[in-house]
Amino acid sequence: MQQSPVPPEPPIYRRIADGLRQAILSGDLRDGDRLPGENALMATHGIARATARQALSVLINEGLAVPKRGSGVYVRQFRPIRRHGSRRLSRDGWGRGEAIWDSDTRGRPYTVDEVEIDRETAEEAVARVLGGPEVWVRRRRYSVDGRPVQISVSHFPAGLVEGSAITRPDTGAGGVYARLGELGHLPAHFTEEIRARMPHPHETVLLDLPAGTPVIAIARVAYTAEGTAVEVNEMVLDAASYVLQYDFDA
Amino acid sequence: MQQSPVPPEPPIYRRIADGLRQAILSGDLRDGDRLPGENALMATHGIARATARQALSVLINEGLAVPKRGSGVYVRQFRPIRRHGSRRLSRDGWGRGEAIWDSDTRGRPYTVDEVEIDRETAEEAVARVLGGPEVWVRRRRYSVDGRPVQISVSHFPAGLVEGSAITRPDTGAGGVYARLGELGHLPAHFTEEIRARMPHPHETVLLDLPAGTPVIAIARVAYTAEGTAVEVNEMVLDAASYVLQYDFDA
DNA sequence: ATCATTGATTTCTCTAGAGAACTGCCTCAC
DNA sequence: GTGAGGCAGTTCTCTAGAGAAATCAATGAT
Repeated sequence: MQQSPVPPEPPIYRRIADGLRQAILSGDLRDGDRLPGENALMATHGIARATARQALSVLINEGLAVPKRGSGVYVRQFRPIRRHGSRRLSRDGWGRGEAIWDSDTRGRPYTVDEVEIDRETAEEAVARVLGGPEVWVRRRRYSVDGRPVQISVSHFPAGLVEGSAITRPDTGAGGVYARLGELGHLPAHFTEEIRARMPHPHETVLLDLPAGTPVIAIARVAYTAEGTAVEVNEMVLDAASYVLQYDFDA
Repeated sequence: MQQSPVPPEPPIYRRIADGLRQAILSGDLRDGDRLPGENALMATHGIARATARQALSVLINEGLAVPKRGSGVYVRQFRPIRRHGSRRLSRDGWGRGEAIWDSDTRGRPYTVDEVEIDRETAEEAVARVLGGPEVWVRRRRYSVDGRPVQISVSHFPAGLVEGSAITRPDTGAGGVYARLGELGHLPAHFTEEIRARMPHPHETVLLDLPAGTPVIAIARVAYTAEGTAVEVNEMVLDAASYVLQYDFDA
């Protein structure tokens, strides 16, 4: 027999988490504020340490809070960078238009570290697109305000770029696209595939990600006007640091 | 005095999680396979239940595994849908081109439930873009293979669509865009802003998301050829179910 | 055949306690 | 002043145990 549909109370740790989330979303607790720690929750709610931790871990895994060992748990800050897809690469569009989401539009300066260039055998999917497994690979990491925000792994068909500046750390003015143009392979079309997922452990290290932060993975393929694929660029972005924008016509 | 830089061993729970992750990524454990549960880990590693749970929770929060209460913990399945941005809405592009990431290209049929239409006062950001707070709102949920994959909340300027089929559940052939065209406001330009983040609790319920699944949030604004914003559509997608694709020219 | 019940298995929630590791602050010696 | 050292507070890791709640398969009654 069905009992009356009693809404079953959520467990303690969840009720506590809900309360704290409310405080964050309503603005009672703001960016960088410290929230009550394990000891405080144990005392005020009369619960065991493990239960208090469980409540906090909910918020941490939701990306709303960041723990600092030996110090406390703090409200996560969110101040994303805007990355333009089609507009950035296109010959300026029709568009201005107001944005829905907040972001730092003033171009913040970014630095590149960890440049690494190698000749490698590409994995299957990349080899298929580029028409062969022999590639030059450029690995880079971008940081803004001293914080890493993006990893980029760029593949070029080895036969196409052999000997050019693309195989050297300094690509010269205009970057790799200018060099590709000089080689007669100027990119004309782009395809970007976008996914979001939780980071792999090695990405967590490279991007210095706190728990509860997803990453955005972008696979960009550059084609010449003739339709030859000349670059496959796999990027991994700290999702908390980015808003992507694409503009296009009907 | 600095000791020799001993690489400090990771804690037990992390070593166990690393081992299981390895088994998943290497393919020893495949889609839908059951992984060793709490009791198995306790026995084989001689650890307490809480520690075993902690190891499993790492994989769950990484989105690699899904717990089924009363049954076990299973390897997460990933069979995404491909959503085309610019190509889908544009008058067919130049492009074919191989994809980097796997996905179900054959268009799987989707169903729409939970249609809800209301006249409301929009929040600040939406009102700013649409030029006023009075809007008609269409809320929908899309499912594929019986599983919810997307929530969509679409806003139209009230004055523009008042009395049209857009304010009724059935919009007729061609959908809302055809109706907007008849009203003399055919969308010509689109802007999509994309973010990824962990879901809010209410999204977790609506999309039936297991822990460790981020969502992709898309804010799309449709403009007429004259540059008037006629629709703001805020979508929330199960990140495990989608690969987004954008094609554009240099 | 179909439906209800039972029981084993499994994950989920929580208690109580303890030591390790790290942070930030204060004090004291120089 | 400046640096070293110590100390309190905090998160992190782990143990041991217990009952609740859901799943799944097998059994038994109709």
